Amino acid sequence: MYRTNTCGELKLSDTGKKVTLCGWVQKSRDLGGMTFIDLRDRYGITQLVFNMEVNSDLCGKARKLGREYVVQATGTVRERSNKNPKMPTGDIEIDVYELNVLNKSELPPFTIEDDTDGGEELRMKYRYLDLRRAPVKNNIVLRHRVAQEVRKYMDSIGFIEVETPVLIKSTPEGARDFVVPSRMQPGTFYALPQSPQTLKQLLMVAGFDKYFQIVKCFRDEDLRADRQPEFSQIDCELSFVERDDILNTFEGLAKYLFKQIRNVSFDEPFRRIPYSEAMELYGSDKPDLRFGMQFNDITGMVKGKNFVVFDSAEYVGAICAKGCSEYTRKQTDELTEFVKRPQIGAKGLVYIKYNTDGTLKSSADKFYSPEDLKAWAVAMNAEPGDLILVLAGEKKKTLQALSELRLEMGSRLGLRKKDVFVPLWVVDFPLVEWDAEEKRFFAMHHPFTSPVPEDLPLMETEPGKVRANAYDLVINGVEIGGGSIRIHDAAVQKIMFKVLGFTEAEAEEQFGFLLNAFRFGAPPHGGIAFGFDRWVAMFGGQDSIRDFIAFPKNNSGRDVMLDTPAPIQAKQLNELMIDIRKKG
RNA sequence: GGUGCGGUAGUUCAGUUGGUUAGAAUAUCGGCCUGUCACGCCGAGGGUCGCGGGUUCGAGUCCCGUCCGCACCGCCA
Repeated sequence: MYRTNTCGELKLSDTGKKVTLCGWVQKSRDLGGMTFIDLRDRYGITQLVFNMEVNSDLCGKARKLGREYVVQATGTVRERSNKNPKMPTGDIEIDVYELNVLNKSELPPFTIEDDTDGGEELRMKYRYLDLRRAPVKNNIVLRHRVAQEVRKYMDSIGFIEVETPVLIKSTPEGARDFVVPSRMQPGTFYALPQSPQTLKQLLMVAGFDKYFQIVKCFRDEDLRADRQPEFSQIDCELSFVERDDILNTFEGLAKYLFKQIRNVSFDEPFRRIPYSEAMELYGSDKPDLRFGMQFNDITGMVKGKNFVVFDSAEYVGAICAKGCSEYTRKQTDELTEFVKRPQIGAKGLVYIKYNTDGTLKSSADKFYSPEDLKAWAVAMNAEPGDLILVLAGEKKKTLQALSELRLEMGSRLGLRKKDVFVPLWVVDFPLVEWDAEEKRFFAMHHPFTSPVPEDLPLMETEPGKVRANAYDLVINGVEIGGGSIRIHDAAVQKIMFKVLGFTEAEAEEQFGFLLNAFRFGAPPHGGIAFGFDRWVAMFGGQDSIRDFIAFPKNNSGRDVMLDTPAPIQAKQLNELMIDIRKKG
């Protein structure tokens, strides 16, 4: 037997016990006459003590241990004379009488401590060392816990987990596919699923009326802090349900997880707001509702005073930053620079200081009288002491820029607290979006999303105005999940394909397997999928999902530890009948 | 595809207007130290300044190219 206990469990009540521990040498402190070793494993850290007077050979051996050596130590649990209240095992130590080096270690390239000195790139290259650190290790443990709670809850309400294949078929809609060449049919390819969307719909046709799966999905698109090429979803589908059945079911899951993982309760049902309202009031389909600061459309009030910027604008919108009227020139300049960054792209920023003495001062005083400004302020319920920020321009872009400004002000004012969670459902998304470049409609969600029933007649006349029976779960400005009621009616599906510009032959070629299945009694059905990595990262209080994945890819989609993607052998290419073309 | 920031000791970083032998902290190694837990004290070793080219009497520093990393935009049904 290698060990009797872990390095995280021994307490004062264990005093006197003979124990054997295994772990890694975190740190040694050699005081001459005695040496202390911090021994670390998954469960914690326990201090080992060696005394020169008691056993000089053993103590000499302990002195020579290097960082990250793997050792086995046997000794007696003893109460410390100097306790360390900062560590869970700080009341005790092990008086060691036997020490085995199980394996040596080279010097690690960075310190294996909570606050490591290692940069991101180095940590990724030696991820197995990084994972020894408590903060990263705890994230992976948290991920495990969330997965277990999801399975427990879903099972308790009658869902079954079904695995779907990873080698499937490429479809041109949506994200770029990762593809896998076939050896047995040279020149043909599997695709890795962007999501098991069509397969879970086939499971509904098969009669598995409550399905879920924690499943890997793959998208060959550029990465972000919250986006990896392979990621995990909690994928769900139900039969014989309407939208509200699904929203209620998964509100239940969300509340259960928040309670179990963070001990957070939500007394009220989650807010539901239509997409159009989210856009008008927050300029985003995933608004952060931890704070208000809604948009005010003042387009109608500002025209006709010879201020060209406003007169020529399709939309003029304003937000009210509470208590910011004392902002200095430097601060307002910073905000102007912020909105003028290329990523945001506003031309400029107009601000109005509603001073505490009731006077108003704006950066457009040349064109507007104090009465004009007062009228705007009143219209948007501003109060003395507030700062009003105005952006103008083309509507879609201005809403987006104002949304970024709103988030920036929320951050500056400390309104985006990490331990506050405000979930909401965004509903009634547009069914399709016009793509100006390709001059055709694209499904905003996917081609199997059904329209809301009353908009069905609009599909053939004004597809752009049709609302989808789709919904997103948004928490603190993060899209945690989304789904829809699917089309199960062949006639409606046919119209949808027509709107998207698919000929019948194209639809048949790409989705024939699904359309076939729908001829054999498809039940009404719908579902939802949650970004598992994002949700876990949110529970862990971080924005980046990278440290909640054991072995993530870097910004360029590379695994720097495995050093992949990498070339393959000529023999392999030959078997696949693939020739690599020179670049350029 | 684009924008911004970065690449200097094992690591994290500083490096002035282009000017003597490129520094600090930490880690490592050696010595001392019996209650440390960021142990302490003394000492030592450690550099392809990402790579290539250019300007210059002289380049870590300026210019051009290139590679890599991070954040973001596009993209991500």
